[in-house]
Amino acid sequence: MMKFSTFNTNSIRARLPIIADWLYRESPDVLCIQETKVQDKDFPTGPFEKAGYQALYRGQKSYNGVAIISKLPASQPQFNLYRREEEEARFISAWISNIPIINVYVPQGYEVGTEKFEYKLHWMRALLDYMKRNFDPDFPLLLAGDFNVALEPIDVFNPEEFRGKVAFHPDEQAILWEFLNWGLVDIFRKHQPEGGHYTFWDYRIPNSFKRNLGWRIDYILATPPIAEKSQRVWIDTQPRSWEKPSDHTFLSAEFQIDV
DNA sequence: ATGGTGGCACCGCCA
Repeated sequence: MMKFSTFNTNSIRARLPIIADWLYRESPDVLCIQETKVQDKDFPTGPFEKAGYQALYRGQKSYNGVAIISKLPASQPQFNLYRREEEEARFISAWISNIPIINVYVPQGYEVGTEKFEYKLHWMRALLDYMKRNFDPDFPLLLAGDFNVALEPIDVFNPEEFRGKVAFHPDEQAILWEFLNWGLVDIFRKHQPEGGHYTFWDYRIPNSFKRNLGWRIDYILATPPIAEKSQRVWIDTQPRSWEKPSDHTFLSAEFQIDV
């Protein structure tokens, strides 16, 4: 069995106790992390090594930053989607147990009609092109991370309010659908047809987690050879009992795969 | 109710 998880940590250093405790409790084979907000020279490798994991990471000061935490050796790491993007630290990939793992932090997009929103669409299209150029959906592959897009009305607490706004705009959703049309399977949706299950609750909305005013914007996507082996998927809300939870939570899936 | 969250780096930016 392979257990695979993703988590937008919103500062890996601020969340280290939560992540370490969660790792010991859940013991996933692979954990993809976004928004580490730390330069490579300051990445806290110690706690992960102590827990029996190796860490691949690429970060910068204050913003973005991604990491792949793995029990098994990871090979052929890549840190950029395309040349001009390499300083952004939004992309990291590696081969683990003969499966390519791609972990992304899609730009948030700020507001529809702005440069940042156009950049988000551009980045998503570049990722889609990258996937199509480098991989074949007939072969095993996992693509996970914070996509900053809710795909359907059931993926956001108030679709009427947010329709056409950032993270729930048809242009973003159309690109995300193209990943699925290419062959990737949304593993959470495969196991849970019901709405109201979220991975992100905005800090700026008072008591958003308690009131379940959330969004499903974090995904585990897999090609059919992997997706057909998924046994279960779950959103872990446990870390929210801690002092300072992230605004996202852990999303995990279990696959009937020997590692 | 003219405020209200959170992280980081710096006195504002990003989510």
